[in-house]
Amino acid sequence: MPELPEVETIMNGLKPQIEQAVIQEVVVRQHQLRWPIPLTLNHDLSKKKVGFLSRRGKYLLIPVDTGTLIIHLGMSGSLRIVPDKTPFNRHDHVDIIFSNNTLLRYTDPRRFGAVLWTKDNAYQHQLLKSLGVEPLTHHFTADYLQKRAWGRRVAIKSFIMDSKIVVGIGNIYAAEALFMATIHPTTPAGLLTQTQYQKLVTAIKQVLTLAIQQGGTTIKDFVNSQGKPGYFAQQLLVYARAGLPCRQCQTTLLSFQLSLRNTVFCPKCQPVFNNSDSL
DNA sequence: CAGAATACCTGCGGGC
DNA sequence: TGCCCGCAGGTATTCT
Repeated sequence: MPELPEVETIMNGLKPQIEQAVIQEVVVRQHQLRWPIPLTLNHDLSKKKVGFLSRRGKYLLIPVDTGTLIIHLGMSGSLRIVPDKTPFNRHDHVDIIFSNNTLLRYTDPRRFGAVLWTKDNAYQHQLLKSLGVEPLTHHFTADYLQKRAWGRRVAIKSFIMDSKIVVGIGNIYAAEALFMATIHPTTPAGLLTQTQYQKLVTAIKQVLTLAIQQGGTTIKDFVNSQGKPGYFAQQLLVYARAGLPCRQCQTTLLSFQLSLRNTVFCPKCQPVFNNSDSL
């Protein structure tokens, strides 16, 4: 799915289109996503003016004065502005129609995403309240990661993909950041040195920032709010490159399953960290 | 408690 | 050509 840079890209594209716009009607054709879409959505949102969009992790928040629409794109979701009265296809589950004739369409073939409504502070919502720090803020530091990792044997790749620790990092950017920081993906989180955590934090901030600048990563089907792909895929160092030469040292990149996720790394640039007696 | 497995759903590519 | 299998960018929940 869209990871943090992709959600950020979509949000930035939507801002000028729907902020301050008034919702006329919400049409839901398929309620069964990861959680059911509330039946009251049209009633809750009709005639309401959209405020300032924000993002928390991979959740997009669309506020109106009586509550907030919370959208997650799962693995295959997209959110696009399409011409008014565009015919809908099989996986076009939700249309939000604005009084200025803007049509915002939510599409999600795999239906792993979510469209939820809360009248309360969205940040206190069950799905958001336990989320970890935002990686692009000053709260995300080597010191923070190292403290949270103390005594833990979980693989560092799984650790940085854990949204209770830090949000927004999925399989693509986890692999990229670990390569940039020259850290082997299975290194127990509690064993990384302060220096390694410093390199990792720097790499994560760098790769996410770069990906946002490139409009996100399109491997297969990611498109922004205007239906255009992102360009970061061209700069991927390891993700989707198993069997190809490392861009740094030409060694053949390897892949293996880690917690059921495909994991690519360079065996030379990311050597196994061998100090398992310390835990 | 930590860590691993499982569940949700559809589309696609590869192998036969 | 068509069928079956495995895999895909996520994450809450269930299990051991």
